[in-house]
Amino acid sequence: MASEFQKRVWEAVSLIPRGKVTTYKEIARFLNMKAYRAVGVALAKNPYAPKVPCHRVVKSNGEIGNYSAEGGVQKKAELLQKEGVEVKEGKIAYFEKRLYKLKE
DNA sequence: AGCGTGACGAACT
DNA sequence: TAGTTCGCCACGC
Repeated sequence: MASEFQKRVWEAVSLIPRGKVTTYKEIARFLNMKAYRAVGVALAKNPYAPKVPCHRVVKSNGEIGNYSAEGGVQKKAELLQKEGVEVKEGKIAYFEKRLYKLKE
């Protein structure tokens, strides 16, 4: 059974529109926490891999980060590009432009 | 109750 | 500018 914290993380991720991305820190901030590390762990244990657009969650420096679902980071980059997000060398092109700011 | 881990972040060198 | 170190919170053992 997933904890409430995990659920909230997945819910926040589900709010990310197609063609946009967000960061682990933004999610943590959205939840009013600084547990960006825990957010990563939450997604890592995410049983709803294809159900939640976890591939839209990237690092604050613009790098894609990681992906535990099938295909790993390679698949993640592919999915992002398919949604219109340019991925160059494992990093998001025009990262700030693609960044989706979560709002309370 | 304590220790180590992890899809991270910011500071420091 | 790039590489390294420390800090961070939730979770499992």
